[in-house]
Amino acid sequence: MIPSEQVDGSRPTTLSDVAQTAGVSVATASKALNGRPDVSAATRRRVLDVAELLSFAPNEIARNLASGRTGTVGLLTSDLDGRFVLPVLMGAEDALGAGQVSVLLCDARGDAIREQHHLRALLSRRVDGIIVVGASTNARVSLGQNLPVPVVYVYAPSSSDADLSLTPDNVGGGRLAVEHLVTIGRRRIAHISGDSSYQAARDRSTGALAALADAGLELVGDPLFSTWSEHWGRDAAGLLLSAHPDVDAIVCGSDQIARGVIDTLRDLGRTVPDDIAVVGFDNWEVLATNSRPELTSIDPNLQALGRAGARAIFESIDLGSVSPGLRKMPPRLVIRGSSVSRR
Amino acid sequence: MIPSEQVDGSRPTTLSDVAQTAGVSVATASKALNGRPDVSAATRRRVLDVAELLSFAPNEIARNLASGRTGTVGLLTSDLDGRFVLPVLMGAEDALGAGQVSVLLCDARGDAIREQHHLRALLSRRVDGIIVVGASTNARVSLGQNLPVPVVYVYAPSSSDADLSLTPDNVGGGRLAVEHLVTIGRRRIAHISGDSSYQAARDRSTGALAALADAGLELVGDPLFSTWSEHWGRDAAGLLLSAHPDVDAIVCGSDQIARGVIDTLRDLGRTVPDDIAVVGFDNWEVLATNSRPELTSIDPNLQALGRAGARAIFESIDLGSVSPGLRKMPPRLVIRGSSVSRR
DNA sequence: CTGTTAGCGCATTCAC
DNA sequence: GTGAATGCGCTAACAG
Repeated sequence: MIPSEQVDGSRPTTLSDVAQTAGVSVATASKALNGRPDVSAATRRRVLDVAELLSFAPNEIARNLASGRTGTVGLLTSDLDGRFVLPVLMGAEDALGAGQVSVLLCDARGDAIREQHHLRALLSRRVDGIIVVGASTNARVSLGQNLPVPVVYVYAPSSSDADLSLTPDNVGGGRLAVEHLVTIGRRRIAHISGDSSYQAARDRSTGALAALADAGLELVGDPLFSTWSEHWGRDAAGLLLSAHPDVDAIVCGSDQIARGVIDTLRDLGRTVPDDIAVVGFDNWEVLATNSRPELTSIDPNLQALGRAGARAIFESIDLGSVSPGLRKMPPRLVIRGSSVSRR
Repeated sequence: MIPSEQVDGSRPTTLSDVAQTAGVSVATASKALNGRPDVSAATRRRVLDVAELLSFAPNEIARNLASGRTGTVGLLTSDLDGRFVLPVLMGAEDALGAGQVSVLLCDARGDAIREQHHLRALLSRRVDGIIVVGASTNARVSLGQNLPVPVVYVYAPSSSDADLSLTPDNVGGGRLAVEHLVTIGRRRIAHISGDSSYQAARDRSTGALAALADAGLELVGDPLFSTWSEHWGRDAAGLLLSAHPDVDAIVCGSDQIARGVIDTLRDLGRTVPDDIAVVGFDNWEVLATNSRPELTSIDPNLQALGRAGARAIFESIDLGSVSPGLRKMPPRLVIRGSSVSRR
């Protein structure tokens, strides 16, 4: 329900309104409402009742001015339309919103100038902390170590290891994919990925190769790198199959690529997963669950990443600081029909 | 660059710091910095220089307390993961962020309790306005008309016409799709859409039928409604083609459905667009540009919707109020290879 | 336990 | 032109 104070269009009830009609001082009213111990049960009850009656809502602005903390954190993202920042953002909003803190959202649109602008705005608003969410897992420049509030970098790590960064473990993800395929008996495994200028592409590839080596296997052909698109997946699968018709599994650098790959495999009359198993990356639900068959994929756990980021901010506020460094968060394997046949 | 005040870890410079080192009173400093007329050019220069030197950043919190306006608007969304709210949100953030106002983001996760919680928080933070962004174009319950700040509903309209709502014109979108197909010479047009419990599905269908009637045509078969998925698109296309093998165009209720449809058409050996033209809805880039052929689609212009919403808030603040009602924003047609063959 | 006294940082009267 | 005084709504010492 909407507080009735607003119904009559008059100015919002203030603490002193409450105090006055409860017959106490503002100080006492404040203590009562904030659950401070040094108030008699009777007066507390009375103040609470009056506050309820007047549907008093404390002015956070004033409260902040007095207390020094604003109960807001800035969320500085560089690419709001990215499908990756979103889950992160949700996780953060989740962990923060559960408490009393609100989120100030800023989208720099990948523009450094705009980012500085937003940074200043956040600082002026005296946020208690800042979460920087990048659009790719490539490292980004630091906001600097001398900010008056804690900063944590999520998804895209800071290029400075004096900062705290949380990013998905892409190497581990690559391993996971191959280990799964080896487990289900595949031995002739190929790799099709996206733009090799992305750290993510290189890391996933590194992980996959490492896992292959551990299993005493070698990659079938060279890894194929190009763009993060279905088109490339389709083309690459064609290239791969004509060069190495005997592959029995393909690790893809993204779900988009995987969908393209599956598309071509069907066109070529190869069945997935019986003939060739396919593993995607990102676990992007819309893509993964709508393909035929549905996509086994590596889920980078972005929401957990966001939550961890928010928690790191809290820690940093409480403890005064937090140990910096790059923390890689473990991904998880989501098995669907493209690697294990289902009936 | 980061203000140097923060570099030395001390407390942020305040207005009185500036005043003091400039040798004036805080009042004068305030006037000088805010461009008020009653300050001599000389002192203004001096104050500005000092402020620059000390990299003074006014404490917005304090400024707000004194001025009454906070320069923040609340963005209350019910489904952050929705691919629809996002562009809206970007548009809003765009229009707002360009000025001096910041965005407080709240995600209610579709939970009414949580929404009330967030609403209170926003009100406590004394936001200047609230933009409510729903996850579908179905109407949603109003927050009430007696809030102390202007509210505008974007994407999902309010069920109360005492509120201002901005939503895409789905009827017009449906018309647009059919008109395009008629223009390129199609006459046997069918319609496959999503969940008919969605207003969007019904509206798009209504628009399509109206445009057909205007062209003196009838729909081939009944509209097929089910889920908003590729799976359904595939199945529906199969059903449709076996019942009406002679269709020459299919209007789809979403891009996902369109992709499924195209998939099946290829399986059945029908070519798109020469044999059968396909139009999607939403213009969801990742889906539309990665299909074979790329999808012609109706773009609901969500970002423009978000911008309009933000502007409405401004108006409402400036003018004291704004005329309520449901405003439908025109979509636009994006032509790609699924309706017009390209070489 | 309660009320009085001070600010938080700034904008805004008013005198000077 | 400038500065001293006042208050925004609240919290945080203190003193009773």
